[in-house]
Amino acid sequence: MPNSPSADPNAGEGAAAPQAASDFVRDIVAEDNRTGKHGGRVVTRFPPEPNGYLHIGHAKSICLNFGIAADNKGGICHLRFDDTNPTREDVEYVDSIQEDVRWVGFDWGKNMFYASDYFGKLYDFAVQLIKLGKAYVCDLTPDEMIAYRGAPSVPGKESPYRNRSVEENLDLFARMRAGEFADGAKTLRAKIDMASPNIHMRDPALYRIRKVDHHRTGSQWCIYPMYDYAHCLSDSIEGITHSICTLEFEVHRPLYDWILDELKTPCHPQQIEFARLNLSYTVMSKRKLLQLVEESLVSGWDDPRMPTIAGLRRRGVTPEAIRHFCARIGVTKYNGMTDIALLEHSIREDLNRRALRVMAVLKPIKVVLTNYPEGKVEDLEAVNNPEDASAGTRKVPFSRVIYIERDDFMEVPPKKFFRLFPGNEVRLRYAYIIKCESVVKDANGQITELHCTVDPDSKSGGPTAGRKVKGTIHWVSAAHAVEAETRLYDRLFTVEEPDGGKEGRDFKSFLNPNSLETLAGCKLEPSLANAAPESRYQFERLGYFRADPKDSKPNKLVFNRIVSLRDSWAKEQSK
RNA sequence: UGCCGAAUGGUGUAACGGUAGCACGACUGCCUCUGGAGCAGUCUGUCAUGGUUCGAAUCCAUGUUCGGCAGCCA
Repeated sequence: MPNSPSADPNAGEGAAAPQAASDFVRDIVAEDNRTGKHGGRVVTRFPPEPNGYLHIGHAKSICLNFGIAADNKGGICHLRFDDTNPTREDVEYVDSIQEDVRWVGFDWGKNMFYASDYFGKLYDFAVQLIKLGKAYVCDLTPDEMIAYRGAPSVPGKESPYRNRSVEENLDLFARMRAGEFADGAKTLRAKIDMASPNIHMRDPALYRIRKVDHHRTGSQWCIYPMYDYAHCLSDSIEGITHSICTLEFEVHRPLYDWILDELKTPCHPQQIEFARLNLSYTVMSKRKLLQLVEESLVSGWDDPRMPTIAGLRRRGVTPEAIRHFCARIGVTKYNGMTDIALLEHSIREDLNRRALRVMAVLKPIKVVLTNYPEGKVEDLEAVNNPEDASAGTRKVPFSRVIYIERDDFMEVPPKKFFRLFPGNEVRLRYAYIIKCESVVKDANGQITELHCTVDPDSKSGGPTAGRKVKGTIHWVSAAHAVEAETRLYDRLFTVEEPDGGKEGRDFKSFLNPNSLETLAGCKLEPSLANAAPESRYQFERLGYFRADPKDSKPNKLVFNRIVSLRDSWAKEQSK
């Protein structure tokens, strides 16, 4: 089923993508359908350059392009690799891009292409352009070309090579292709208008010489087409109707149209520009993400703190959450800054509905229940998901010695602290109400354990269980606990706009030193012993977690925190 | 100071000449064996100044602010 969002069966994902509300791009497509502008066809494309991993901003584009194809009858969306610059592209990236697009939930069917598939046709079009007197071979050096180009408010100068004859241009271009000239020695340029107020129309370069192998065409070519030239023609060759790209290409549109108007091409797609996604507390440019990877500031492209699709996936974010997020942020021409809280909300919303609840103590403190019989073990019934009755229940072992969260006890409690403190009672989730009788400390005054008593009549589900206490805390039976490492992730940067050029500071100086907190010796309830990475859990009162797909092993569990739970106590404390 | 584009609450968006709405967020309260979830409510907005009109976020004019463009990158 091409172009329809599909669930990942292995991950147990449900629910199709939300129907995105309309937006100005969809309005244009609908209007074109109404007037029959493209014969009623809708063909879009997602055209990444394979020079880096996809990120959440690409997800916006993927959802837009594949989404528009999906909500129009017979609509198609192509995946096309814009691989016209072999010096920075790599197959590693073409593989990861396919995996990521598929994972986000879309299928291009048979429609996967490469701009490099069209190198032959593109060359022929260039010859055609030369014959029309609309392109010429130029010998200016890069520096000279910059000088001749002028400035935004200063018209450029015409190249001395601009008026070469068609024959000479044909000959030179053929020899460029044949490898007779050195890298950078010559370019093929469009002959448009050096005085144009639009710099992109000042005889832009169409082809450059690069004697390097291409990841697909090998050594077949030593000249490679530029983006502006290759993109519009690739769109036309593929019969694209709507070529959707980001705002910075708006000024390129006249060139896009010029090339298609001058040449005899199969069709003339319409370029439409929308605002790329900016997310607070992160960076989104491939260059900067590459830098983080190369300088080992993160563990790789799939570091769970990265805004890459691979990073989000490894962290445990679901494709549904990403699609919902993309549907919610909308599509406009306004270049804004989306609050990362909106992404976090989409993640929580999805996981709340589906994640199994379990109990896990991340920072344990031992509690001895002094009036509970030694050696006694009770299997207590716990609800797997209060949002989904069909998830059923499970048994959790309870015994005399348990662990509770260090944060759930305070020797000297502040106001509104509803948890455990000397003399106070709390409910142990699914178990008994306990009372803190005494605090045991070591020689250094560090708390080593708590002595508590249980109220035997307060057992969950029991006859007198109805007694209310203010707080309920989670716990894990010491004798039954499974050990694990957990990794708590936080925002990668400390400021909303790390790349905002604030005081000329480098974005890396805003890295959050606490974006990863690794906790060893966490105590999990035994049902987690065989947790598969596909399963996502809510560690009750803490957040959503999943076993790390790379590092977690049956004998050495490692859990990633996907996102924390909303925490109104933390909020209260920060007041 | 050239060209292109954009401005609606703290944030993201809707309203297509006719009641400025939704979501996130924040803040109350209710509920709760998760300080989660849920429920109820509150908060904050049309960049400015003119004009057209019975009526303007929407149309016009001027201005302001912000973003993009000077790779043989995409």
